[in-house]
Amino acid sequence: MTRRTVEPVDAEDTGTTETKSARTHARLLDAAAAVLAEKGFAGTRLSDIAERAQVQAPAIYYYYPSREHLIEAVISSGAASMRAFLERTLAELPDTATPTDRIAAAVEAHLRHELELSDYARAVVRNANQIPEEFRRAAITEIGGYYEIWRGLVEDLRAAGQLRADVDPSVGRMIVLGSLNWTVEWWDAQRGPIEGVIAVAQSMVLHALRP
Amino acid sequence: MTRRTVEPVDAEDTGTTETKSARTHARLLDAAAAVLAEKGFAGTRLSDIAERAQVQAPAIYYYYPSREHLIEAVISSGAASMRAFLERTLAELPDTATPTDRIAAAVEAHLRHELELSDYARAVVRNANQIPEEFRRAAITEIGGYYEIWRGLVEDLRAAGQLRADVDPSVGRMIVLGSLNWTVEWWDAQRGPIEGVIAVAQSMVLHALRP
Amino acid sequence: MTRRTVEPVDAEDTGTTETKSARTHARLLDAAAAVLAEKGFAGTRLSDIAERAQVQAPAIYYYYPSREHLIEAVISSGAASMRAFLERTLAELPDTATPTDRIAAAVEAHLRHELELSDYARAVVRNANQIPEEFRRAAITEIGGYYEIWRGLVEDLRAAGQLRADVDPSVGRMIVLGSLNWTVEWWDAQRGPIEGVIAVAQSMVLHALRP
Amino acid sequence: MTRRTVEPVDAEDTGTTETKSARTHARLLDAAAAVLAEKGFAGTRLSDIAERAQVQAPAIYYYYPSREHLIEAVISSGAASMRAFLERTLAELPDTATPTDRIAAAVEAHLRHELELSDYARAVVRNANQIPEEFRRAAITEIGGYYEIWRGLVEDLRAAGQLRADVDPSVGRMIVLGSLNWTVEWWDAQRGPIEGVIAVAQSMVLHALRP
DNA sequence: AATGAATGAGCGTTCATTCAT
DNA sequence: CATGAATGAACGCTCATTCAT
Repeated sequence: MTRRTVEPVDAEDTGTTETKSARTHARLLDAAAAVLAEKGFAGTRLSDIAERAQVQAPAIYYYYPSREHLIEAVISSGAASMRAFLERTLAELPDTATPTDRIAAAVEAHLRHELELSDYARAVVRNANQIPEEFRRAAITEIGGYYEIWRGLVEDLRAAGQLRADVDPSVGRMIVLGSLNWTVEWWDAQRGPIEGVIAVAQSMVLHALRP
Repeated sequence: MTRRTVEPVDAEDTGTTETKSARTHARLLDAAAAVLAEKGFAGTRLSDIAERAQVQAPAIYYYYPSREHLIEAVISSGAASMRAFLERTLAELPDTATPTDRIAAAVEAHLRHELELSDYARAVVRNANQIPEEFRRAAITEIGGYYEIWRGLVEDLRAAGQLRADVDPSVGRMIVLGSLNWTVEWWDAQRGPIEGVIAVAQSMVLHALRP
Repeated sequence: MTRRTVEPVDAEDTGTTETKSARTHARLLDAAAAVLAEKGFAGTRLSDIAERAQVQAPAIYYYYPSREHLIEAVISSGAASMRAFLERTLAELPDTATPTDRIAAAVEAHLRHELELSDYARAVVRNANQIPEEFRRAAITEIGGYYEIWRGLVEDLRAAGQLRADVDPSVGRMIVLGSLNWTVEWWDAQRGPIEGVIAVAQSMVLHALRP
Repeated sequence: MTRRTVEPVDAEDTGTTETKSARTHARLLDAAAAVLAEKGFAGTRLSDIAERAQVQAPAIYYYYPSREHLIEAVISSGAASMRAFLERTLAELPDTATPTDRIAAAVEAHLRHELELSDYARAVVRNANQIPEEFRRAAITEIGGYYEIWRGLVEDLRAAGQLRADVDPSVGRMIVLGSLNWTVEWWDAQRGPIEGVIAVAQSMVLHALRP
């Protein structure tokens, strides 16, 4: 019995060679992410997770020693996934990409991952400060890493003389991230294609930061 | 048994002429707002509220028929309070205030109210989508009204030819509000004076929206 | 809400002035003692206790913070009661009572209390080594005190030259107490009057110890 | 699937010719006896037994249809073992052995078996009355037989005019057995050599019974 | 011969709620 | 006006047991 360590976004390439155990485990983690994203930390019931994963609640204890461990695994996995997705996106940019290009790409990555791809990311974002300290132990490095990347993006912009003087880098970064994070609260597919939101967000973020 | 309809921000000037009942009622609602703002909807326990209000839990039932009604009252009151605060702020602006001035004032009002003044506003903002539909019945008008004011602010900007063409008014408004709402997740007084955040936010919001 | 500190043997003199709470509390503790005496530590279910006390199981939590605390209270109370009963019995003996007289009286006190009077004593005796260390914290002093009294009784016998030379005082004491403790496993009222057992036990104990 | 009928005390000389199944079976029964002796009936978990026997819990069901049957087998086996051990001990005594000699030998056999040799005996003794009636069905004959032997020993003493008149044979027997049984609750090897306890017990028992 | 995977029953506990006082 | 006392529903979790492999 191994814990699922690959981030769920990659889960698509797991073929039919998966064992039954691995499949149940994945269903469980996915279900937990979905419930956590929807109901929030305190509202997340094991019975809801179990129902969604199509097992009985005690089956969870075959894979995780407690509710706490399961939630921690979701947050951990979600945070790692967000960071990996952003890192990969940035890595794929050509060397000629400017700080501005990179921020635009980061905005798109953040929104796509959060809105389109992953309950895990939504679980992380929506429960950011709702979850007790001890549930985040394992995720703190990842979350810190994610914020660090953004810090770097803003710093690069500043170094290139492209950050407006009246924007404190730290506050500016949080305001940008806030506007992106909050999209989970209002955007849904019926509101139109995600590309529309991405384009507006990119434009607004860059105008907000640059001279 | 009367519901408390005056918004809690004003509650401070309630003198000593209030009855004991009214005072307990106020303590209860304030306590509920504080707990709701901190713990979130599902994490809010009547016992926590009661403790904070210095009564026994069943006393709540003298003022509200259920947990649901109490929470609804907080959200309602919080939403009304946010709207009233914003309306008053805008009303106090001179007639010569431009759409830009008005948006800057609205940003400041939003942040001050949410960060500095009111657990009620924080309760509304943080639990925005976490609370089941039926808990918001009474608040929906107020919340709708609040959003409507912002819609007007953005529309005025657009009418004045000051809204950039690539900013969809509706999406733009939500992105701005998201960046403001999210401040409750990261700002705290130790991070420096609120005026710093307000200034940066105003600048970023206006640059994001205007040509 | 006060914990019941008087030992249950004395409970008989509580008149009708008792509050309802005190009566429920007493029923609960009595029920816990009875179940513990009968089913043993691991076999003691809160639901059994509740049923016997004629309340619903969660009512227990109005009086005790956990199963552990309730059981601890029974053991504590039981141990204190045994000790008090023995001390009182010995104190009531005339000053002219010999060490032999005192041991005979102690044997009777032990048996009467354990067999006739108190589920609490039976709960203590039968669960002596079955209960985890931490459940006995509060009772350890009392239990230690009880054993200490017996140590004194045997020592007095020895000092009076009435302890046979081949009886190690410590082992001898445990063998005597074992024979008394074990009566809870086999004696019941249908086997005849308790006085019969007491007489035989006294005779055997004294012949076992004395020259 | 065969039940293990040989008493466990003899189990040590089972050679390597035993099948793997028989060895697992033996480990299981031994583990059950150990856990039962230590934790008591209600505290005995199949998972503890399995761990001690180094198998997974469901493996137990290959050998026993239920927890009940396993425990019953331990008790049965333990009772049979006690009886056999006592019978053998008595049979090995010379024909010239007096009733007194035989009781002394029985005391030693009881203590050695219980304290030194067998978790099975300790499981029987400590759970004597803790185990529901139906778990003892199979053991009742053996236990009855064991008590019967002791009845005979006391009766022989009486017939030889060596039982004090004020000792009821039945009560006397239970008091003696109680003092011996209870040793499992307090004696441990660190308290000194078992021979010390045996000597004191023999002396006390005989002085308690004889004129 | 034994395990991995999962379940159903039940336990200790929490919590919103009731009701007599 | 508020509490003390108690309850019913539900939750997290444990455990004996099942069953395909």
